[in-house]
Amino acid sequence: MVTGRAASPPTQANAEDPIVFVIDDDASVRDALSNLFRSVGLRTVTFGSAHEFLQHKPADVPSCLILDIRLPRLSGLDFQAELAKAGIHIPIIFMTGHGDIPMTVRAMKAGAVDFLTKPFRDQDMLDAVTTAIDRDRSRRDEAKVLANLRGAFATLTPRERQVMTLVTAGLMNKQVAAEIGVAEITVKIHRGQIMRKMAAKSLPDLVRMAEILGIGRASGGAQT
Amino acid sequence: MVTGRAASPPTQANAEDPIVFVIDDDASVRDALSNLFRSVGLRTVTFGSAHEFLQHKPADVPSCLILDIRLPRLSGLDFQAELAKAGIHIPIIFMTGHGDIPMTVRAMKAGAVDFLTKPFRDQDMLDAVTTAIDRDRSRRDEAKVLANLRGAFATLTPRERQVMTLVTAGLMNKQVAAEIGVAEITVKIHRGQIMRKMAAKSLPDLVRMAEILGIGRASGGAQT
DNA sequence: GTTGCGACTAAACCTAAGTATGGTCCTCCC
DNA sequence: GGGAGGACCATACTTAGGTTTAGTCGCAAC
Repeated sequence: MVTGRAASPPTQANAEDPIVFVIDDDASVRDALSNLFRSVGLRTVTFGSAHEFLQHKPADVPSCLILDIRLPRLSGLDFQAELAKAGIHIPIIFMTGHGDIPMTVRAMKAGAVDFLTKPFRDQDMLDAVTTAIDRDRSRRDEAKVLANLRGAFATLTPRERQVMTLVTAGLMNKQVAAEIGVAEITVKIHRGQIMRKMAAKSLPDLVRMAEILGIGRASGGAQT
Repeated sequence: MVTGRAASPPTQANAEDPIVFVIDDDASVRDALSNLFRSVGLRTVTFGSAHEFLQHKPADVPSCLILDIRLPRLSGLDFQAELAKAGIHIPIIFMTGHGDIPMTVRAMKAGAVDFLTKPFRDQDMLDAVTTAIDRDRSRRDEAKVLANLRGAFATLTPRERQVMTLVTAGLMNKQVAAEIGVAEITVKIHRGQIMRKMAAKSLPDLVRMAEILGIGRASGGAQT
């Protein structure tokens, strides 16, 4: 994508490049990881505590978080739960010097990408980061599509939403009309408006949008 | 759900009831788990080795597998990998007396439901089993729907499949006709045949089927 | 009070979808 | 060589989908 990249100085960060965040109270660990990631060209930002991380404005690029289980105030696991509750879904890689199996299980159940015991091989960490970044990239792509669809859906009037639900459920215009008690022509006009507002190029297109938006669940469809 | 259950003798198994499989080389562990599960009304079948389990014909009901990490010949983790490779997707709950974190991570990454360290509380095991059975039930339901759809799709002729792909992608009959080089009327006839064979009640219905079948990926749709 | 908008509708019109009926051509298989 | 089935097409017809134009009604904001 970026041409003439070889000429760029290594410190010049591209706004599209992924970022690795590291939280550890041990400065030597932070530096070691920072060097490791920079050596493979990854932007890295380190923090001494979970609190500092939260102060930092969330980056709008694929990223992941390296977390020590044992953090200054909050445990890494509790911090993971906090982030989830706050709707922050950054992939997490745990490190630990003295973790146990229940901790590991809890972290993995909560969606952690990996759980590395110190000392770990650099390559294991790099592999985990690659997986985590890929996962975040996919998640962000999906979130973006969903946000756009929700934005379009929000421009629909209540009636249009209702019509969209029934139309994508497979009802004919006349059936929709009977269902909501209006004339068929009215449904047609709503329907045209829906297609324009949702920027749907065809009915199948609209149906797929409805699926992504989770519209019309709890009514018969493609089951057997 | 089941009425008049109290009158049934505990040994009378309903063919729809879930089953818990236990593999452990220690007979006392097998008995203890068997008693635990039976005490809550769960059908339980135990095995002394992975080999014995494989001899047993797979049950066609929601089930899960309790596995000791340390098995006679094969390790529990390797057995998990074997099952996955063989396409057997039964949810697994691991038990261990002397496991470590890398084992735990590997098991969880491979989809294990839980990883319990001995001694564990009965309630933890029961909770894990409940989760596992629920997971298997969902998976089986989805697999059943998918199998039915695939079965219907298999009855389509190559031409019909092609038309279905293009129609569910949102092309009009005349566009499909131009695309494959036939008359519009021919497309209409194929289309009618498709609706009958797939038992689709409407175009949105067919579109959802196509989605589940993964048809027509790699062409523009509901993106922004 | 009038402007804007959502919801509704009619009439007229056009295109798309779907269903017979009837038929050709080809290929594979018994 | 006769039958089955897939693919194809024409004619004729019906129903469904969709747009344009034009207009009513009610309500909330300015």
